Amino acid sequence: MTLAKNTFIGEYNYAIDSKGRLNIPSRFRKSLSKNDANTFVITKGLDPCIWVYPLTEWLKIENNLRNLSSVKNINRTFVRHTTRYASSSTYDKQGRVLLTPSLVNYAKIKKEALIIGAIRKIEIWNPDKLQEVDKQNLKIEQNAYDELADKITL
Amino acid sequence: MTLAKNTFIGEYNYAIDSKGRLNIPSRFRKSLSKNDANTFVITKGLDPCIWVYPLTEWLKIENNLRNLSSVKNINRTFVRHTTRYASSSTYDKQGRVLLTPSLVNYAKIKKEALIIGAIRKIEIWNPDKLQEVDKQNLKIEQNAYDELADKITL
DNA sequence: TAACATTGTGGGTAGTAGTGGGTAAAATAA
DNA sequence: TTATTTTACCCACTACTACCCACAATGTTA
Repeated sequence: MTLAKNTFIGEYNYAIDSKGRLNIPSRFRKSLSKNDANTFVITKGLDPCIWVYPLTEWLKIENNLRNLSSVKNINRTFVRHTTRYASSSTYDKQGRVLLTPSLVNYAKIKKEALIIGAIRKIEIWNPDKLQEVDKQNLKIEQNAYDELADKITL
Repeated sequence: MTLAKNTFIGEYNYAIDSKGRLNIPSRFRKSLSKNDANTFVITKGLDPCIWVYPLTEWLKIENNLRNLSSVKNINRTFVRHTTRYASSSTYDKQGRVLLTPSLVNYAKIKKEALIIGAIRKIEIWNPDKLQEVDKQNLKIEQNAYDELADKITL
C-alpha cells in the first residue's frame, strides 16, 4: 500500500515570485494521477484563502454542481460563487502555477505563502491571516471541535 | 501467539542526530505490516509531543477526513489542523525517519528523545517535558482517571 | 570464548527541489 | 500590421534530502 493519489497533507512555507508564480510542493505534484495532466484548478476558498484542486477532483465537483437545481435561489448563488473565480493552470517545468492577481488579493497574500495540504485540496494562505482566523474559530467552536476529534479517533 | 501487528508498547531513549533524523526502534519497525511500506506518518500530538502513525493507520484517519464536507466551517478547521502538521516518511536503511524542525521545536526536543509505544501510535517526547506534564495531569485529573479504571479493567 | 549478526549513531555525496531571472513565443491592443 | 504586454520555456544557483558506507556497542550463536 502506498499513499493515496490526489491526497495532500503537510504544510510548506513558499514564496510568490515577482511574476506571480507559486511553486507547488514536489510531494503534492507527485501525488497527482495521470489524468490530472499536471493541471490544477485554482479558485476562491470559503475561508480567506485560495483553494487548489487537482483537475480530476474539480471535475467531480462540477458534476455535483450540475445536479443542483437552479430553481432554488441558494443553489444558484452557491454555483455562481464556486465557479466564477475558478481557472485551470498547468504547472511549468519547475513545478510552478500562475496565480491570478484577484485571488492573491482576496487572500491578502503578499510574498510569503503558507501552503497546506487538506486531503482533497490544497489551501494557500497568508500566514498571518490564518493565525488570525484560527484564533477566532477555536473560541467559537470548541465543543463541535472536540466532538469531531472524538469521532475520528486520532 | 505473537504480538499483534501495528501495535506498540515499551519505551526507548534515543538521540536525534545533527540532520534531524531519529531511529525508530527495531521492535517497532518489525511490528509494521507489509502494507505499511516501511512508512510512518509523523504529526503533531495533542500533548506537547510528536505522534507517529504506521501508514495504514493514518490512512484510516484520512478516509474519515475525506468524507467531511468543506461547506461546514468546523469541518474545514478540523481537517486543516489535523493535516497541516503531518508528513509521511519512509525510514532509511538504518531505520531512521526525518523529523521536521517545526515539530521538533513544538515538542521542545533537543537531542535526547523518549520514544513511547502507545498501542496504535508512537509518541516522541522530550523526557523532561513528559515528566512535567505527568505531574500536572495526575493532580488535575484523578477523578477522570478513576472513571476510566472502571471501563478498562486493568 | 570467539565469531557473527543486529542495532544505534555519524557523516560524505550525488541528485532533487525551491527560487530568480533572461528570452522568445503568444496574446492583446493600438 | 505594428507595438505592447503577457505567458511559457529555458538556464542557473543554492540548499536540502535520500542514499550510501562506515563504525562501535550490544546481543546471539557455535
